[in-house]
Amino acid sequence: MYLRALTGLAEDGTTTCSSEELAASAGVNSAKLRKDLSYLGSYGTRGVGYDVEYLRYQIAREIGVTQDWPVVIVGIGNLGHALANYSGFRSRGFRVVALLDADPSRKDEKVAGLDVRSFDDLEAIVAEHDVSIGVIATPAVAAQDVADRMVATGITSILNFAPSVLSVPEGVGVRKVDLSIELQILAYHEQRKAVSPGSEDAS
Amino acid sequence: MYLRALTGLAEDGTTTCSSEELAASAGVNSAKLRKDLSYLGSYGTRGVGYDVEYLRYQIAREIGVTQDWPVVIVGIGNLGHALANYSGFRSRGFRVVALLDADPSRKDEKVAGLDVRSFDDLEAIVAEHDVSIGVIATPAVAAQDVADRMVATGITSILNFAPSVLSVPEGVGVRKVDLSIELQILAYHEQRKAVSPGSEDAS
DNA sequence: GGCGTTTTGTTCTCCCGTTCACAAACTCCT
DNA sequence: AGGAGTTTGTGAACGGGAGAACAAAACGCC
Repeated sequence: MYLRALTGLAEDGTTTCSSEELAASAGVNSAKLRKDLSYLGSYGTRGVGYDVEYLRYQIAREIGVTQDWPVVIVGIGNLGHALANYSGFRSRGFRVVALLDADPSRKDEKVAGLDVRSFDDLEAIVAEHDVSIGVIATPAVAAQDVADRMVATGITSILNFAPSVLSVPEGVGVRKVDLSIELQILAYHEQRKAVSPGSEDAS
Repeated sequence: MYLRALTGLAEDGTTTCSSEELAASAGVNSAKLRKDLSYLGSYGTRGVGYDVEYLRYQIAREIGVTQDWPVVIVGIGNLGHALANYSGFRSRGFRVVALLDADPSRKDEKVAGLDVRSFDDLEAIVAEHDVSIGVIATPAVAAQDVADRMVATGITSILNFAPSVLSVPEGVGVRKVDLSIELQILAYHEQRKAVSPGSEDAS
């Protein structure tokens, strides 16, 4: 998030910023920001602030977005389709190298300039492009099978959009994004606001 | 998540479950699950466990998914398109009542059985359907403007997919989903695994 | 009815992230 | 050169979530 805020500041022509400004851009407390940055090193100057470009590079280097990460997406339904076309991935160092779907009827489709290929091609694609990150955008019932297969081919990081809990071996990273859970959380607070107005919570 | 796990258990024909089983289904620790459920009340029976259907109803009632929530989606790009078609919303008590886009050239399109309408229709639609939840799927630069306009029309909960920090008045709930941040987090751990193997972290 | 077994509800403790507060360090102005 | 004003980096306090552990309660068996 800091990296993104810094990029925004750089585009506005800002060359230097204080922790207060950067924290406001990123939507966090300035003390937290300073402490977070202190884990990377002392890249600021007391009395002055941070050099936007310098700090931007240091964070980018630390989190590893200086290199290009090949990614495979499995499950080309509505969501997979959107992810394949999502320009934010490309611009942040991720390259979608293949789209896979178990449904053979989708094999003729071409999405975002890529052919939709059979899920059976996973091994070959991972080997060819040295893929370590996989995205699961399948229905919930298929997610665990896909994850198992991914792990078997050597993928060690999984981004799961399916609403199911994945079990993977130690050493494999999983992050889950659950779209309807997010809406449910909002609806919950909405309901509470309606029941007892005045005790709202900004989170 | 517990609600989803319970629904899964109910579909499998399970009528009763222990905190251990339910926790495994939801992917959490059983002590945490029991503590979470205790905030809602004492819906379990010691020595027996929880009645799946009864607990499912209690949670659903508490979080407010027993009612139907009308939702508007603004920004019908790839992501908005996918969200409009996403079946998970409908099945969890959310009804997409309108799709809005500022680009007039999209007005002819029909997505997921709904016409894409002008962003200017926001006020009328919110008033007509009593909408309190809005979804922002626009580019980052437009997100704040859309949020301001939403708040002005009376929307009090926003789900933001744009990679930007929204500032909203007190009392308005915002949740943010940032797809590329998730990938970046995975890539970061991936990079660390490559640098110092053996100190991997399961989170 | 009483005892052993099972499982919940809850307390206690630990740990980690967040925030406050302040010393150190740097700049600018006189 | 020196002091006033800023701003970073960090030690200390705070708060809250998560797990371990245990008492209370329900069931079943004898």
